[in-house]
Amino acid sequence: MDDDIAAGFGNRVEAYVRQIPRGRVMTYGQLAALCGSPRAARIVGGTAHFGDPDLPWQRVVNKQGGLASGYPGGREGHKAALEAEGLQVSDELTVDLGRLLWWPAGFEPSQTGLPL
DNA sequence: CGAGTGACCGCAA
DNA sequence: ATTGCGGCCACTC
Repeated sequence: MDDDIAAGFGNRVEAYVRQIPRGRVMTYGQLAALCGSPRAARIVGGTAHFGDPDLPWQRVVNKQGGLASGYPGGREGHKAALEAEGLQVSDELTVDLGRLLWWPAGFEPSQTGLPL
């Protein structure tokens, strides 16, 4: 289910990632905070690697808007995947969070302290 | 069952 | 502004 998330941490992360619309991105810390542990951003990455590969992990980026390093194909592969979704990636392998960052309903960026 | 690692983030010096 | 360290959950050895 989408709202009915009653499982482990990684399972909640997958649920949020699965709800990320195309052309939008979310940060690890954000997903971690939504899951109940703003300091457990590492688990988001770990879950991504051991989670369901069918999920759009390519839409998940770090707080800097930069791409991940362990992505299949490297940052360049991640960049290509984002561009393939219609996302705009800079030459520094970064995306404009203030424009492409997406948030689930009932949540505001102020709670995560984003540089908006 | 115990210890270590991991696609990170936040704070302190 | 930059560098270094701790912390959290899940998975693997």
